[in-house]
Amino acid sequence: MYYKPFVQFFIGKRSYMELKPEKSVPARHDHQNCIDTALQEAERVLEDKGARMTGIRRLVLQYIWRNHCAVKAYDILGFLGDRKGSAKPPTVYRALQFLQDHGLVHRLESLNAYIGCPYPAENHNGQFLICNDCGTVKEFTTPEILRAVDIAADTQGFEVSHQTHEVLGRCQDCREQGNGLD
Amino acid sequence: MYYKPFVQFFIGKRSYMELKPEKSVPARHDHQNCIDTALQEAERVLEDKGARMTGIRRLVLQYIWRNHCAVKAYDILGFLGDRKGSAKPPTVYRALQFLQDHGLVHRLESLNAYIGCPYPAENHNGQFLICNDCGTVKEFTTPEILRAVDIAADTQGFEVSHQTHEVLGRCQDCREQGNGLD
DNA sequence: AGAATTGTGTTATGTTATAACATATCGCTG
DNA sequence: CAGCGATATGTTATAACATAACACAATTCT
Ligand SMILES: [Zn+2]
Ligand SMILES: [Zn+2]
Ligand SMILES: [Zn+2]
Ligand SMILES: [Zn+2]
Repeated sequence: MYYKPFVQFFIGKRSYMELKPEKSVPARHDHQNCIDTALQEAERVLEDKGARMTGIRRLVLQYIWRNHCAVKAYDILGFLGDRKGSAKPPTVYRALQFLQDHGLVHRLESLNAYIGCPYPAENHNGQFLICNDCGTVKEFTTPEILRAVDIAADTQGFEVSHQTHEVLGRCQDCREQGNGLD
Repeated sequence: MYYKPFVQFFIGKRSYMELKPEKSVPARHDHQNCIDTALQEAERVLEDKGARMTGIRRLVLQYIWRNHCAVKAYDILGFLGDRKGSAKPPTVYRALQFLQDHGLVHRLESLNAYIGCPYPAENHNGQFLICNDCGTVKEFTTPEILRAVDIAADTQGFEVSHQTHEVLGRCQDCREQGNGLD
C-alpha cells in the first residue's frame, strides 16, 4: 500500500481531492529563476523547431511552472477559466499535448498529472521522484536505468519506444520536517 | 510520439477504442497452464495470509489471466455483467484493489489497465515490457533498475515507497511477423 | 487576395474511478 | 444454533479524466 500526493477536503458533505500543494515553494531556491529559465528555454526550443508558442500554450506552461508539483489538467482548466472567461477541456488537453510533443512537459502516468521538464532541449524519457507528502516532483536521469532496460529489452528481442519510470515516496525535506504521522 | 496498444473500430459513425487483443494466444505456450498455475498460486497466497478468495475475486482473476494482455476495468465489468446479471463499477474496482493489495495483479499506470502477476508470492514492484502492437505484457525484474533507483533516491535523501517502470515498444513476435507498417 | 495550414471555440460524449450507504455473508463465541 | 462483529457485496449517484467532431479564426505561403 502506498499513498498518492492528494489531499482530501470537504465542502458541506461532499469531499474533494486535490493534489497536495508543495509545502514551501520559495524557501530553498529562487523559483522565479526556474520559471524564467523554463519559459525562455521553451521559446528557444520551439523557435528552433519552427513551432509556435501561442498565448494559451504560454499560459499553460507558466501555470505548470508555478511550483515543482504536478498539475492536473482540470486545475489548468480552472486557471484558464479565470484568465480567459471560458475554457473547455480540449483547450487544455491540446495545449498539454503540444507541450509534451515538444518535450516541454512530461505526463506523470501514476498521477494523471503533468510536470514541466527542466531539460527540454534534450530528447529523453523522464524519471521522477514524487513526494507523497508535499507533492514535489524531481526529474532525474540515471543512465544505469536506461542501460538496464535496454539490456532487458534486447534479451527479449523487444524494441523500446517509450519508458515510464516513476518513484513514489517521501522527499528529504518532508522526512526532516515531518512527524512521521502525516 | 509513441503509440499505445489500442485499436480503433466503428459502430455506425461513432468510433471506439479497445485494447488490442493478443495476436495469437495459444501459439507459443500452453496457456491453460499459466491460468491454472496463477489461480492455484493465488489460492495459496491468500490462504497463507488468511485472506478470502471469493467468487467475484476468482472470476476477475480468471478473466485477467485469459491471456497476457492488460485488461481494462470496464471490460471486466462487462464480463461480470455477462456472468452475473448486474455488476457495477465498485464491484470491479474493489476486486481489483484486493487483488493488487495481495500482489496478485499489477496496475499498469500508462494504460489504466491491469495484468496478472506471475510472482505473487514475492513482494515486489513490477517492471513491464508492453507491446504496442499485440498488447502482450511481460513482467520482468532487473535488479540493476532497483539498485539504480535506490542510489538515485539515496543521494537525494528520498525514501522510496513504490515504483512504476513501464516500457512501451514492440515485442519480438510482432517485429518478426509484422510488416513494419502496423 | 486566395489557398493551405495551424490553432481555437464549442458541443457532446466517452472513459475511468470513487463516495456513501444499504444489505448480505462469513466466522466466531457463548 | 443464536447473536455479534467483521468482511464482502449491492446500489445509487457522481466525480475525475479525456477525446471526437465540426465550426470558425488566425497565420503563413504563394
Ligand atoms: Zn523552482
Ligand atoms: Zn524531462
Ligand atoms: Zn500464458
Ligand atoms: Zn509482479
